[in-house]
Amino acid sequence: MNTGYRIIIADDHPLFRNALLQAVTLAVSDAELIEVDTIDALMQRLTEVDDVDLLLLDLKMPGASGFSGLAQLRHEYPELPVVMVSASEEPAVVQQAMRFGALGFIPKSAPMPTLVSALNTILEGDPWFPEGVSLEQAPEDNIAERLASLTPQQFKVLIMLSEGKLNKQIAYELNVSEATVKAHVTAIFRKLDVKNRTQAVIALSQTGHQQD
DNA sequence: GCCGGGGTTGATGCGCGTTT
DNA sequence: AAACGCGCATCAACCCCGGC
Repeated sequence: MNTGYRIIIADDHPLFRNALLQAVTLAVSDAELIEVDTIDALMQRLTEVDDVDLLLLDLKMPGASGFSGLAQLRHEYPELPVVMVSASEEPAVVQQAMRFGALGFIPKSAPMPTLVSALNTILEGDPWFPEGVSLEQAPEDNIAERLASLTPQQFKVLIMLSEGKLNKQIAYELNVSEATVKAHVTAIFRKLDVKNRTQAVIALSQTGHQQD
């Protein structure tokens, strides 16, 4: 049994937040638990508290589609241990979480004992991912594979493309020049094997990363 | 023809792992 | 430890195209 951790649970679904809460309570005694239900609230909390030992982050949250939340977090808080929680168990999704630097990946379908042991493993500092998923994945040559090859920054850009934003707007939001955004966009095209932003957005939408 | 948006290319600097 | 290579992010200069 671990003790004395500060843990943030970020999930927009109250029922599942409770389930996670329960699992954490079983795995950790004397933990300080913080619950948030939006990305904005999460970001706000992160500016208020430090020394967060673990963040349980839902893959699909209001204010972030797909991995944009994780990408943003890794960018702003590289040291923060993040565990993805998701309804999806697709290997490509899990691998993407790995690529984005998640410490673990917990499927929502996992039974409570699994949840607890996963949490314990992660709190010990070891990664925990579902069975049968490894970094040396079987090459599947599908869109999900190609999406998984994007860097976090490129993924953020792609998310914003899917929101219909102009290069100029993306540049402003990422605090970089428009030229940089264009370079990212071109790199995304190359990795996704598409010719323009429209096709890139279509490719993204075909793998369940579409907007809420 | 000018302007604005999209897209391409080459250069630069950085971090990181590998080689020597 | 130094050199090296690699991927990434960043950027400017440039081209293409369509609307006004």
